[in-house]
Amino acid sequence: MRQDSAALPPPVLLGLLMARPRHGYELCKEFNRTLGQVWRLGLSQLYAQLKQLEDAGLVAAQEEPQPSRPPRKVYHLTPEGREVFLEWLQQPTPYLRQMRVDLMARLYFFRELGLPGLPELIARQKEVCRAQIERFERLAAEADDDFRRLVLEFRRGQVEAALRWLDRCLEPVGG
Amino acid sequence: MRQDSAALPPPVLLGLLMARPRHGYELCKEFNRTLGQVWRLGLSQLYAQLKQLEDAGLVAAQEEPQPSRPPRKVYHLTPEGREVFLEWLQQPTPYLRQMRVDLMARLYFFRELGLPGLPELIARQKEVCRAQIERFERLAAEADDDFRRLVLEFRRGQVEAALRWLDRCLEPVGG
DNA sequence: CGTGAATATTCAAAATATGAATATTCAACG
DNA sequence: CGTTGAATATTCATATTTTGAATATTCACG
Repeated sequence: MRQDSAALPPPVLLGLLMARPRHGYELCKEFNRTLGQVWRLGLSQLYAQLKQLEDAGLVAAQEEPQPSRPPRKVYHLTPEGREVFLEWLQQPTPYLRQMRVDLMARLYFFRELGLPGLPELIARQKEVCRAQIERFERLAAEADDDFRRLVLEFRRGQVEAALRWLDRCLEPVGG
Repeated sequence: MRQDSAALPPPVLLGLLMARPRHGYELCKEFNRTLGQVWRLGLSQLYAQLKQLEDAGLVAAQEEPQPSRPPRKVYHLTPEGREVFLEWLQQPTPYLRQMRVDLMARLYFFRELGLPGLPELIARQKEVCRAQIERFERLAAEADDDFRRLVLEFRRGQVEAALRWLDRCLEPVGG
């Protein structure tokens, strides 16, 4: 029975490598300390992701031999990895179900890495939300069946809540 | 790259078999027509689920030979299957991320099968939501870090929206 | 008579997730 | 001291899920 956690994470490992090169175990600790509240990633899963990223040429590893320990691989971003990450960071998430994970992760990196462009992303994300709300309303008006309307109303409510949250999250960080 | 759909569905196939026995393809059509808007289930995935349910003894199949076609398997609920389904139906969902799918499905079956007990389920679900909100507020008060607070506020907003929706969804169905 | 859609199911393969296995160091406990 | 358990670090085999292709028949359309 598979855990009901959010699907595979976005280029988050790339983001964690933006600050500096790290090896797998270190990434895991850092991840759990910060983004771990948003979703779970097992240690061996993390290594698997890392391998995929390496195959895709987005990260590269340097073996670091250690006296009397198995050598560890220190991963760093390739230029392409950096590009992919920065590109991902700017994109609003098109679906509600990804917001919990994707949007949170983006927000985290904007703050953590002190990158510019957060207000623009939020503005774009709000636009996406408004479009979704309109769409749900239109579909609800056309809907011939009660259940469909209920589903659409549920979703609209969720997106509206996200929109309100987006409005607040540009306010001064200290509260 | 895996599709970002909601995790594996709850005992929904059991629910579809409550009305009457059906074979796989028929279930798929019925599913897509109704609950298909809530999440996606591929045809071969559905057959896989069916197989699991059969192994678990919750459904049983009867081969129905057809002239000049491959025989089809008509599935029906076993008494245990029926029990499991009815038990599942009464339970509120403990996590926000399951609401989109689980709660919607339950609601659908309550209406579709004309079963009693919906107001009780909704009351219990609201209780769960209120408890979650309190928890988020408590954690946010304790939180030492901004990002954590933002995440918790996002979640609280989502649960509050769900709560408001639950309030409305007992109103007369016709609107 | 060929083409594509609908009916119906199975199977192999790819992608993901889980958990165990391996190996070393260090601190604490009695 | 010896050993037990936690922390460091990574790999691998297996289980589970998902996808897509393969198979086979009928029917409607032009």
